[in-house]
Amino acid sequence: MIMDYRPQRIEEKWQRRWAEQNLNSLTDDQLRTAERPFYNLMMFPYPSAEGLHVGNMYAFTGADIYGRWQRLQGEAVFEPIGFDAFGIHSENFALRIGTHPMELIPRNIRNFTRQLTRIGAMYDWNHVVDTTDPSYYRWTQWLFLQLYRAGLAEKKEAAVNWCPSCHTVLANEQVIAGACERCGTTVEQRTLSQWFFTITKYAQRLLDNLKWIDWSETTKKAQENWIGRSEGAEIWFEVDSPWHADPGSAAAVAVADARAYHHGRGEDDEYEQKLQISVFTTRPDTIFGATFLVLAPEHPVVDWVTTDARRAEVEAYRERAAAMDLVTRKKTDKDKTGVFTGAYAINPASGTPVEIWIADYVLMEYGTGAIMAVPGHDERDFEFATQFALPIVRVIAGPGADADSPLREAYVGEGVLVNSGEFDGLHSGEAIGRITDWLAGHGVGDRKVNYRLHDWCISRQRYWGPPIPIIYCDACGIVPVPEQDLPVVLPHVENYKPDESGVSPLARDETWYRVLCPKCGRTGRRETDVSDTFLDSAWYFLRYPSANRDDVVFDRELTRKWLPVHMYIGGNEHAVLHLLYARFITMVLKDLGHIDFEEPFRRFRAHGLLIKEGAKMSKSRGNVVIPDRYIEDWGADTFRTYLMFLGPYQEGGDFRDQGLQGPFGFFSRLWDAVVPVAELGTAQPAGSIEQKLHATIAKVTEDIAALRYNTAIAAMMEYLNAVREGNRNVNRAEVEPLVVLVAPFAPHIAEELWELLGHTQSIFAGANWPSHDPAKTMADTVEFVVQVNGKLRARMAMSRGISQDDAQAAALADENVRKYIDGAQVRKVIFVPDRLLNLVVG
RNA sequence: GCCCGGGUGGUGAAAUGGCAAACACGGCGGACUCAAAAUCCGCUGCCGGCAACGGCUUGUGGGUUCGAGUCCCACCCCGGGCACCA
Repeated sequence: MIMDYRPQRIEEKWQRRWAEQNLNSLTDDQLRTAERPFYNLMMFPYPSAEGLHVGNMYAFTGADIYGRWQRLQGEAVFEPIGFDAFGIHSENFALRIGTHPMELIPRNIRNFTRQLTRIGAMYDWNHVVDTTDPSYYRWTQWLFLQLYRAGLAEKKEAAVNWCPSCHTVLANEQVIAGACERCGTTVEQRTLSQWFFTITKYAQRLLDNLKWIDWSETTKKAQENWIGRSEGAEIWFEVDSPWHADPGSAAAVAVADARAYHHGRGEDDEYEQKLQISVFTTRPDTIFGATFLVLAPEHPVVDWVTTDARRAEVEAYRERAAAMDLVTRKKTDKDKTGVFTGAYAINPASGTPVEIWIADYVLMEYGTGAIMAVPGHDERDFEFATQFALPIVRVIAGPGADADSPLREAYVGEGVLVNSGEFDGLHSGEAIGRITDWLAGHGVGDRKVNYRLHDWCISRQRYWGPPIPIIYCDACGIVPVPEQDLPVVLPHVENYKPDESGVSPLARDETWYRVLCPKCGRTGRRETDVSDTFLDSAWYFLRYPSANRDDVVFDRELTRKWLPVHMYIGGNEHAVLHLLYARFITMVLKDLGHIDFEEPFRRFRAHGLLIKEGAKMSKSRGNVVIPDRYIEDWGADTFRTYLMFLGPYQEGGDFRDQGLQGPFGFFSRLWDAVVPVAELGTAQPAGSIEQKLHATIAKVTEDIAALRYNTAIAAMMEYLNAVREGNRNVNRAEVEPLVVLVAPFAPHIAEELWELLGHTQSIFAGANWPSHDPAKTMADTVEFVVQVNGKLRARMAMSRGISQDDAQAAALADENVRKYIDGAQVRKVIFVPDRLLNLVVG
């Protein structure tokens, strides 16, 4: 009588043994001396109070299988885990339940640690990272100082996204369709002084490297779109109306400092000075159709050009736009609004005067904050021109159209230039370059590339984050905290609730922020904002190997050995946030000489999303899958394997409670097949079993490499079914390789069976991934298909490698085939060796 | 609107241009059982037929090919991301 498969008992036993014998961890010494290092990284979780989510577990299991597989192939696998525990999410939760985050987070981390152990992942508990630990965020602050010194951290007055519910500023990346990513509240505009990392300086490099890094295509595409490179031209329109600016006025300073909105400003006589308005366009070929200009309401030049008659209306419009929240402002389906400034500019190509308008559909943050409107060939401009009865001119003739064809809507396609002076007849594609050259030759334009990417605002007016290591001194200005004074420890502030003031709760603790200036020794004041959580997670992978080092941010030698990360697996929800910032920080560290690579992750693979019985999982629907319960009922091996079996890993899938039965039954049958070890014969696999074994090893190996876990599991099931068929005696050599194949998916049962098979070492230390002989993966006889005119008419067993003549003879001898040929002429024969014969008749 | 995915049995899903539906769930029938659960065996895309077998079938419509779920063109639907980005 054999014992039933009892996963809970086995799993407890092996989890204890792994921990006691440190089987999953590397010592610092092993890290230093490993010969075949493999850094297997997964996205570290935010330790929520709700506990480990099934989405976390899906991600971790897929990554763990890959790591365990690498280890069975002889790699020294480093698979660390940590906690991304700072941030608004934790803080808001702490506020809600009334527990201080300094109490709450360690509790959550303990709970997560328990759960992460229970799922059977191969985590290295010797190298754990916790972003809220001063020994970690000390280096986050160090990182800020490196960027500051390199001129990549700037303090800017900026209109920012303000979440009125969280009372904080959000990065553009954290604004989802105009709402706060965390709480869903509509985001407003506010102007605050903030720290920015100038990631835009790296836009082109971040884009260029996408061409060669080995990442999921979907993720690369998302980054490419986010960076949003546009090639076009900058064109200067001269203002043709009286204009004025007090050279000392705020507007004049803003314009002079910001960028080249104007050229050739004269000394004093304002009417003889030249004022030019710069616009960005991707369609310089349409310049003859630019019948008006539109400036963003915030554009500083508006102050200079607006006529007295129009000033009241313009100001009213600007005030309305400034008060409007960003969602409404950026709604594409609302009616176009705008007002005429009373001023005119000259179209530099046609020489025609054009009206200068302001409208909120032009955004200050993109391009130059001003556009040349070409209503004939741009949908938004067309709508605006129609609304305000502005002239619409056709300058591109598409197929079947000519210079006089009426435009009922904007024609945005390619075509031949018309109404464009000397450029008439040119194809629009060619005209882009020719007209840009012409404009450049006349000093009124130039080639220009724009990016949608914005600088990264890292300031947060909140409590739960690393304080930004800056001191403000009345005498010295901005003074970075000296590196030897790090960390700037986050004080325990009792009332950490944010308020309307827009100032961090740290500003309430005067004993904390009142410090002496490190430069001059006089009284200074600490920066009271903390940094964005995304900064914590932008470099954690660099810290893991050096997690136990207090003296350096990362050990140079260890970093060279283990990085870039060999395999990174995670969710695509981080395609443009975390993953872009991590690349940026890595590039900066390379440029500053701290590391010698500029891309942090050799390979990145995005896993898919889990849904539950056809619906998205959500707390409100009450269909969230809690791993603990399932693990308790079925065991971690079954749960892990089911998660991987329910669909292609990189596409996600549908979680159904009933589905767990499949993998559970598989393991039960595997158990029953292997446990009666005394009865196992010693004969080597032969015949169809041998062939099936080799094919299975090949299939499972290929599938794991490609993250096709679902079909790998199916192949193992098929093999076990074949071994069990006919109630025959099972031989050890038939099942021992299967136990190894199963190990990455179901490590506990694999360990137990491996031990029952007489091995004394852990399967992950003692076993080799089975190899296969390609020649043995194929059977001697093949099932051969005979078609007549492409329709299946017979299947016949034939020996491998049969010649076309022999196959054809056999086919023609078949009664059913003969019936369909029916004496007709065989005109053509298609022969696919060992597969198919198609007889074309008639 | 743009950029990614995806659309195949009752369900989750397989399928280098070459046997559509592997593997699994569920269902049905049987064995074991006093009975039930568990387990084991068989059947299970749809239509016709006692059967051999035949016809139909991968969102829709065209096309390429000896042969298309797979390639090409047009379109519809679902999921995700971006979006007055000039």
